[in-house]
Amino acid sequence: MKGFFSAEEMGKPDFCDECGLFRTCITPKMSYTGNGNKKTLIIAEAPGEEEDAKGIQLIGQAGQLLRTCLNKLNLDLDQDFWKINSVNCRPPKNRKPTKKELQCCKPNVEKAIEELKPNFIWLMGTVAVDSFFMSMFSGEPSIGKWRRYVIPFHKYNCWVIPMYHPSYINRVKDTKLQMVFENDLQYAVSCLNLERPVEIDYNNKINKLTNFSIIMEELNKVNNNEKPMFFDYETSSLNPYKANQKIWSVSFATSSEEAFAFPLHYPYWDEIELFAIEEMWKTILKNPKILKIAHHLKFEDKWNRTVLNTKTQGWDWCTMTTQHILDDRAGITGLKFQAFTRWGIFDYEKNIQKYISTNETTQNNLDKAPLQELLQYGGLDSLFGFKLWEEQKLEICRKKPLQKGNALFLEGIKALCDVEENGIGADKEYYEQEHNRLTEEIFKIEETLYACPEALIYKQHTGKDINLKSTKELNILLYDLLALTPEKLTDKGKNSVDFESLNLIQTDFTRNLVTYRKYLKTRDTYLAQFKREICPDGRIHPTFNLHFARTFRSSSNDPNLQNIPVRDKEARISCRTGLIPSKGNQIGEVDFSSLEVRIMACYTNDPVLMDYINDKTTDMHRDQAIDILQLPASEITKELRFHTKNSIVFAFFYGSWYKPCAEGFWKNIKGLKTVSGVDIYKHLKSKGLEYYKVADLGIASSFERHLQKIEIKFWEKYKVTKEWTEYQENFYLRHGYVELKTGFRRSGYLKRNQITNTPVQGSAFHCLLWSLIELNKEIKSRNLKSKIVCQIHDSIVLDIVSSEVQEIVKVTREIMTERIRNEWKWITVPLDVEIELAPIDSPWLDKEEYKED
DNA sequence: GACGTGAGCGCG
DNA sequence: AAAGCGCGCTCACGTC
Repeated sequence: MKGFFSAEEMGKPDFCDECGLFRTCITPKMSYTGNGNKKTLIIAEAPGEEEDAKGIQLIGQAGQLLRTCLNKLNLDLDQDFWKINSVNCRPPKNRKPTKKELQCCKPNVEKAIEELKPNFIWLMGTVAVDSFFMSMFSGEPSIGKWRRYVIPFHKYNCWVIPMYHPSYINRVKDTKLQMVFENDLQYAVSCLNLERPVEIDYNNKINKLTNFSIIMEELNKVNNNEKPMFFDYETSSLNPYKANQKIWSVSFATSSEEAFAFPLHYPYWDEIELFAIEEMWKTILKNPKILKIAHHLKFEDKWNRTVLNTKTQGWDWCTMTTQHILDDRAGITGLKFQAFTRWGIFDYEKNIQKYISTNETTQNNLDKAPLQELLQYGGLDSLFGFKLWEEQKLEICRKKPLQKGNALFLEGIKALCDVEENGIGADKEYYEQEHNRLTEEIFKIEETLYACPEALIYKQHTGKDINLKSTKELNILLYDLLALTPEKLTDKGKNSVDFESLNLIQTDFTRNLVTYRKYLKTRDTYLAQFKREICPDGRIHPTFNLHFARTFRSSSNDPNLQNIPVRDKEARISCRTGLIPSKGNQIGEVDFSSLEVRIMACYTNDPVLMDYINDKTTDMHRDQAIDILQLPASEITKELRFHTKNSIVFAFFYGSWYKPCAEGFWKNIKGLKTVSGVDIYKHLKSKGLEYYKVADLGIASSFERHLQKIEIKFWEKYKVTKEWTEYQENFYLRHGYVELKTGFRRSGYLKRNQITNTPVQGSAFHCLLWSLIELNKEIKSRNLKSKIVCQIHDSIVLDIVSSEVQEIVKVTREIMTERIRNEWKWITVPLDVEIELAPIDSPWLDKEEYKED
């Protein structure tokens, strides 16, 4: 059946003129086709060659895949659906439609929707999503983020279900992706019996309180009723530790029927009124019988501690953290995104957005926003937060294994909130001086670089000085003007100018450029950041997040304390000299030794791996180095072992293979010597092992062939680990997710390495998190004055009172090696820690191995 | 001017 | 067959 519109009627002619695609295709302005028995409209991308030739959507290869999959579900693409494209004329050579073309064709799609009034709209692929939600969301068109949502779309009174485009499945050819696609399709089909969505007006459910006695009355009710309460602040910035911060307004909800909002530090009250309201609100916060819920618990808790000087009691749930546990995808935890995908609510922040500044000023302008709008916005946040909590409780109930993870992370964010409050001491004066010093160094190197012949050549050809920070201009210089051969490509296939590439060139220019980059990185990424983040109390208060990492690890930002240089000596000194203990204290760091390998052993139960871990006289990396380097154990230096471990053993475990490993390892051992001082390349040569690359001839060097044999032996040795990776992949194919022993699941399209890496990386961090929670409790209950100041995936950093060092070390070791194994029986190998300590009043830089007596 | 992306690089 | 995984920050650059 043909659609309603004839070619002439499709869209406004001026839009089509502007787009122009209709001039170059066989079937211009293709109307929708199909019978739509299931009242479902499929919106795809654009006609391909076959579609264009026959005037029917989805009949090419991709369409056939969709047809087959639907047939398996007893559906017929032509009978049960209507089909239309986001762009309805074929773009030449099937290229991706441009934004303009999508815009021009949108009215055609909308017309079809208005005519057909579908119950369901399936959006196939990124382009369809991007086009459909055009101007509703800035950017983020990634389909991975949108798939698996069934969105009530009130404008068209229907449900919108985004999915992968079948052509993507065809192109990638991966059974795992195919599985995800078919599951999604099945899910979408299972929704076909839904009634049309019901739109609810939430705007009239907000009580904006601006009368003093009414506020006091409502707060009194909350305090007396003692029902679970969601609350939310609008504040003057994201960081309450910065100077002069305010909580402009407060909102809360104790049911999904109504929410309340009132001004706090928003300029409105006189002193006496404000005092009374603050005290009443604090009473509620301190009432442990009132369970507290927030979307980003840590945020509200921090503001209570600092601005209201109040420790919140009764924290029960963080809807943002739980959302991450329910669905680990990036960019979905925001309340706005949840409100849209769950209830079709959209754009309720639009009146307030312009007052929330995004730049670096320490305060936003929310105090200049009209009070009624501010309160309306805040109230809606609380209402939606409460609704979200209600739905999440049910979802977590249905997914029992996740309750463990949810509980761990709730305790985790509370403990990390303490860590953030503690902050780490920072020497502002030092960072300013060091920043200036590096600026001078950078200036000198710049002068040297501009005097190099390379820079002059660039100027001759282009008429301007080269921007040494520009990868694009460096690319032109090195591979165009100087005609050097690129050895490495970037992810997107361009010639790389990174360290590795520059290092191969070995001229004065590239050597200086490498140093120049290092200094810039040190100054601009670290020193500048530290300078900016030092608060009036002389400390840096970073954030530690549990709602980002897809493996359920943590992350850190503002500043990120988890990536401060340590391997490069010069950068390490520059950055770490200014991170200091409180007066009279010592910085200590406790690391889990080889944590990920141990956790991997817990997952795989590989006896060979477990033997290595259990028997401290053996060393898996040393044994591997013996084989690879053809050296006796006595000739293997620390460095040689180190590179074997990192470039080969770990790489193999995480899914790499001999070819890239041979290349990487060979580069990394350059210049190293054996214990008796023989150059390692020379030694390997004497064993007939050499590495070279012959472009495109497919000739493997002797070292590469050697490593190929090593790899075969490696997997014979660790065959149980190998079997486990296969089991994991199978489990994922059957269930659509991978499961962690610590109460988490990761779903969506995962590559092979992600399937094996996620449980190991995640659960390893959970060991650290559990230990941190325990240690934090212990410090409090023993009334110790030492503080946890940072956490880096498998280590805890402390600001330790000198007289407490022994006690802290003892209890930390006990927690991390003994108590944790009592708590988690799945840890079937011993855990071990390494402890480092810096002298009194010395920076983190000076940490040294700590020997217990 | 705001925003997103790519390249590069720091850590576990 | 296959080119470890996970993050955050900065700059350049293109787009609207």
